[in-house]
Amino acid sequence: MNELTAVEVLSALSQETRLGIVRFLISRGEQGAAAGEVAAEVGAQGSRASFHLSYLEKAGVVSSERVSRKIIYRANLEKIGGTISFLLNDCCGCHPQIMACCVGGEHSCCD
Amino acid sequence: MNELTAVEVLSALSQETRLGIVRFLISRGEQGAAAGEVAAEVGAQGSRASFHLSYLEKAGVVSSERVSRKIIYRANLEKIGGTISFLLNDCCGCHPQIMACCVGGEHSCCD
DNA sequence: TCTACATTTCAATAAATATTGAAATGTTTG
DNA sequence: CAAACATTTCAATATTTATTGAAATGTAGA
Repeated sequence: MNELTAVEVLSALSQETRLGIVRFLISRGEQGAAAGEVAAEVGAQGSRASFHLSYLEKAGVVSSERVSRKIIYRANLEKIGGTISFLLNDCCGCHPQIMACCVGGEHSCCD
Repeated sequence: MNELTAVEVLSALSQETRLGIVRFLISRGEQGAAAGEVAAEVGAQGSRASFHLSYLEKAGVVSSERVSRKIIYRANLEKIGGTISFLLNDCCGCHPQIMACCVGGEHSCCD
């Protein structure tokens, strides 16, 4: 993961509707969700959801697979994890105060 | 940290020049850096750096303090850490594959 | 107070992003 | 093949973001 890729992913996540889509798809796990389901979940029109799903896919945050009439979208956990890793490591230099957020910090879920 | 705040921070980080500024300021620590130094570091004109520094400050990612003629900027580690924590916890539901990025994963710096 | 320094603000413009509804595309089933 | 279904693409438009150079603001020192 380089800085440019990270910027692309962060840009994809930095929009309310898209972050909502990603949260939903993560919750769905391997099963994923069809474009229409995603649209309904985030309360968006089909074309709008499609636009945001394309944006996310272009950034590698989600992947898609046609299954008969539907197109199933899934979150790309590796890409998302890789980006968080980039933020923690390359970008923030493993700064203790920032690392604290993931291990043993007030907001941690690692313990 | 709520979703809207997270989106604001992610948006601030999702731009090459701004991410460069944040990396530089994190490396500077408590000492921080003057606006002019920041501009020189990222190879930007004064007004351009000023624009991006304002954007970052509005999102709470950096703070500023006037010291005589200079204005010293510092990274707000709590905000950055809080946002990463949000991604790991609230957003990604502590998903093991994503958590792996920070503890014991291939890209980890926690070990 | 005049001048140099440090930074921001402003105006103009370009480019990217977001939204809507309609039309087009691809898929399945009767 | 025709009709229904699922999604995308397109056109039009609004908004936000990014960049540049010039002018304005604030601060310190001769």
